Amino acid sequence: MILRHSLAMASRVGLHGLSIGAVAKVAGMSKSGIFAHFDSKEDLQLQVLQTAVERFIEKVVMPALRGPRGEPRVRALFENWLDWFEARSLPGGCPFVGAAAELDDRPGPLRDYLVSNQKDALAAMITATRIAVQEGHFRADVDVDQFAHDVYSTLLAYHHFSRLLDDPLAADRARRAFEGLIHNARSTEFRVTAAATAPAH
Amino acid sequence: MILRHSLAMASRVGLHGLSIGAVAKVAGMSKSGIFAHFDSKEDLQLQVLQTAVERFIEKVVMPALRGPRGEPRVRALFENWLDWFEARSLPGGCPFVGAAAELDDRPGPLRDYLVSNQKDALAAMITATRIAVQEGHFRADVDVDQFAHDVYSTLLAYHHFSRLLDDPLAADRARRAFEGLIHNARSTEFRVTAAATAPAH
DNA sequence: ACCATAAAAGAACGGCCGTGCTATTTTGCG
DNA sequence: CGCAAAATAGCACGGCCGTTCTTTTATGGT
Repeated sequence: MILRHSLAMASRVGLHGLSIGAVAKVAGMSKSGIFAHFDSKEDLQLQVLQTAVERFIEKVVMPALRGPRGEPRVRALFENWLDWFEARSLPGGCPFVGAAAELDDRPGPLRDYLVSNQKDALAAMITATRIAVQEGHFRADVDVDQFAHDVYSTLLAYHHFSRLLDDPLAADRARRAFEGLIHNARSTEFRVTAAATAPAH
Repeated sequence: MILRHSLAMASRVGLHGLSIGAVAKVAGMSKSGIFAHFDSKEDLQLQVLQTAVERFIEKVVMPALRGPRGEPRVRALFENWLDWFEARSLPGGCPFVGAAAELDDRPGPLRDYLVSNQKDALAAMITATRIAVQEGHFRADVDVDQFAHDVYSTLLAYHHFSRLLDDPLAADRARRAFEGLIHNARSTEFRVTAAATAPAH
């Protein structure tokens, strides 16, 4: 329960904006009652990050792995990720995006954990992409690392355009960019015919 | 001088992490000496943002506008923007990226100013893209808004991969993604021949 | 019902925060 | 120089911070 409240708060004010007193208030407990469950504030922050990772795996990765392999799984990862950004339990946006900006120049266990988690998430996208190549959904010469990079880039942009700029077209833009990437990765005959007719989507 | 130090600090610890005492320390002044120049901390934060905008225009936008129109200007904007992310005066990364994560759910003048600045920056990219279409460098049916969105997305990803993940390939990845976008936007004959031979870049 | 154990609360600490206030120092103009 | 004005410093205030300590309350097994 404490971690649930803390995660929601961290999503709004960031990991460094988390304060034990504020967590105590929303949890309906005393400051000491909260603190007794953690060795330090950094420990609380780390457990909050771990909680976020568990939820990300549960909401984004696992459902995609339960679906069909190949391009559908790549699509599922993308769509689940978009939904993740909108989760009502994360009113302040993706905690990883927030933490990335806070931690990218502060070495320590928090940053180390976040980096390893981000690499795992990217690895999941890369693996799904590689499978799509093996299944023949994507061309054999697709650079799977680059593809995952480009998809991730689109996700980051969606978070930015949707949350900061309140752009109502953010989802459309993200999906159009994604469809463009999928299009370029598809097998050659698809690519040429599409190139001769209309832009992606 | 105060704003110079404050901007460098904000780049590291964020706008909310800025503290007048810490600024005073690095500026070699007293807390009151600093505070006397600002109405409030929020005023300081706003002036820091304004300073960052001035610098961004000076380092990224103006040099690109002084160069040739069309695709070269789009390229210049992109490259200058990449360089901006590495500026030694911004040791903690782009202040706008950091501020975006902090402010995306905190209404107020700070957020308003950041949003308007981000829209201006995007508008600059859109305008440069539109000119590239007019000059015949890009196809006439290129969606300039989408193109600018995709370029911005690549820039955000570069910031993320380079600063958080320390990926030595971040610059390569960003440029490959950018070249892919340019490639897709080029006139039709280029597009088809390239599609028949090899992937972008 | 008892009691060991765990959970929560309460109070206190030094520290830094933003912000006013009053003094002191520095600056630039005549 | 002399002097007004601006810049900086010093100090104090209430407030929240993370953390430690002690005390109270709740829990669960026999």
